Amino acid sequence: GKGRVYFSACSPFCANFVAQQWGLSACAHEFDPLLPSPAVSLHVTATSVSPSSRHLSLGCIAVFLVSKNGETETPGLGCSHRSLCICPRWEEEKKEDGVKWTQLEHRGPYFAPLYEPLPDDVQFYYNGKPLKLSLATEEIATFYAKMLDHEYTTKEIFQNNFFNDWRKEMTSDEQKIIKDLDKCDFREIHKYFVDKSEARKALSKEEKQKLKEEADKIQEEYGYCILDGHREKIGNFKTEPPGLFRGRGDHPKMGMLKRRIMPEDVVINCSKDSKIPEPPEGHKWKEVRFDNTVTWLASWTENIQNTLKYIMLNPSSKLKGEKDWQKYEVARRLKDVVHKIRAQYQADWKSKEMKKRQRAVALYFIDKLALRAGNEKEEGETADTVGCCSLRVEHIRLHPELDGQEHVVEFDFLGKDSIRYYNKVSVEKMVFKNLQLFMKNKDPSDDLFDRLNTSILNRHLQSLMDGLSAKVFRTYNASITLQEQLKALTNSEDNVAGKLLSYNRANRAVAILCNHQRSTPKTFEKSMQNLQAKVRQTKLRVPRPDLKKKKLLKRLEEQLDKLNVQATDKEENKQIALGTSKLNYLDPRISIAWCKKFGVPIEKIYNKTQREKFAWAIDMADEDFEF
DNA sequence: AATGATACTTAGGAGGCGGCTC
DNA sequence: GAGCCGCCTCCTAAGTATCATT
Repeated sequence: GKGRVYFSACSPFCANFVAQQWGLSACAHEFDPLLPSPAVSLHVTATSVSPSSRHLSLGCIAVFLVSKNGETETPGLGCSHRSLCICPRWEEEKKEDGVKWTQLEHRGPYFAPLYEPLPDDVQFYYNGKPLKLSLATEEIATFYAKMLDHEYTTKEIFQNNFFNDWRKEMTSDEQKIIKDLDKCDFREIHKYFVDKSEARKALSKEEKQKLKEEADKIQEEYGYCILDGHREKIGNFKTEPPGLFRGRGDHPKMGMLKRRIMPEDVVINCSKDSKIPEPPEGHKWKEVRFDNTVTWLASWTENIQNTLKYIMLNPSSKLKGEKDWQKYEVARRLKDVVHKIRAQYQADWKSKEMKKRQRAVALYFIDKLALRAGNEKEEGETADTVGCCSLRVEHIRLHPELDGQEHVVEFDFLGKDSIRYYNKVSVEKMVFKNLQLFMKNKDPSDDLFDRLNTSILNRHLQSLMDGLSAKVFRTYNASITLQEQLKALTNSEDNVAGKLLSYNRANRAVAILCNHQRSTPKTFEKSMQNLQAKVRQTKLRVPRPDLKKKKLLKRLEEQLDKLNVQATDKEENKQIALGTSKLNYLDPRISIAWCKKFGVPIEKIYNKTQREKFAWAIDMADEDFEF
């Protein structure tokens, strides 16, 4: 019969279009395009819409039906099927090369809250005596005070950098007094912040709810933009708050002051005819530009490394999704030529040119060991880390024979984020000989590949295949490994838990290849023991077979099985981080095809955020997908 | 070929939150 | 109902890659 349907669309344009498509009259209101469009009420016949129909799922809408008592069911919002969106206004006409959008409108970044001075009874002490600090000096003191129980503050470099920068911001009177960090006592300030965070945790449910609503409001208002007619989520819409720089590893700049970002530092990028974001009152933007060849909405230069930071879209956005898809398509093209490339670099191991030999050995490492390219870095500006092209002689050891294997190369170096790469690999004789040659008459601190850098390597790769660069090998090898491992490990007879263990193991093989490590979780030992205790308890409850309690027996056995699987998975995963490869290296279509083939719900392997990011793949892949 | 600037992807850790157990 | 635990989200640092300039 006739009924009433409410729906929300990502934008007014989409809402009106959907209404038109159905030949329905929509009662819409004036919209603010940056806010979610209010529910649109439509008068329809029940047969023309059903929340499960394909027609609806193709649109960039979500529907919720109104039941008889007026309550809504299955509420939803958003462009969940962006790749198939039917909104016509921006219907994906081909854009010129390098053009990323036609329309971009947003509110600009949300600025970090201003500094709130300490209450009068919370004091800083110098040399045992209370000392009232100027506002700017006090703010920086709180940055240090907050970190007091962190290991960082015990490091000399951290302390020196902090103290240097702090003194620069002091008044001249303060500079005369505060000359020695050891005489500074931040403990009272530290306690103030600890108490404050405790108080926050102890808030009532209602108070917490209120805080959440306030945060949600900010998210609604600043967290979205309109890109080519669609309301899209922004990734990082807040400016980074001021604080002390925390680099990873042995960073020479740790402890330096990261200054507050002001509107005057910010460049806004949007479309000319859009509503230009308003700077906060009394301020102005550094610049407003209309550059549709880039995807960022705002940018500023940070003061530690003097590099640019950007505000960009969330991975769920169409723009990012298509880029991600493209990345995997490039990796799939590598699949077609990788055999040829391998044959060539093996031949190049014997080249007369030193340069070629180095290139060929480096490429072999990148391919076989999934090493990163290894750009040059400015010395003394960052932690001393390396990738393939920047390896030094001191990072490898050659063993003609080791543990029964021939031609073993022992790698030991710090890679990205100062994560240690340690591996012993048996290599081809020619590789081994070449390495000996490259190391001849060199100091430990000399470059292993002194005739090679990433730009030479990438130029070569580009000539072998359009779009090929060093990182594509990581993507390719990660994805192909997942596909192979899934094939080898999955048993269609297994229950879902068993299949998931196989999936995790396949994922783990990739994470190990890519050296994605994590520090063992602090609670690992304890929670492992808990799990094992649970296993023992369950075992005790299994009845003797002769008691004929078949049902109970079966249930307990299943439970036990599940627990054992869980324990195995946990142990194997102790120091491995699966997330990074899952999010960045594994073609999601492989996983989705696997789910479909073996009847595993996609939610079991991808959480909500991941499903949003991989919406393009979920739409696209069927069970026959081959990487 | 070296250098510098820019834009974009990849990365692990901290902390919050929600669900489960006792 | 409290406390614990594990997952998820946020955060922002640290890479890669490419292009323009010298």
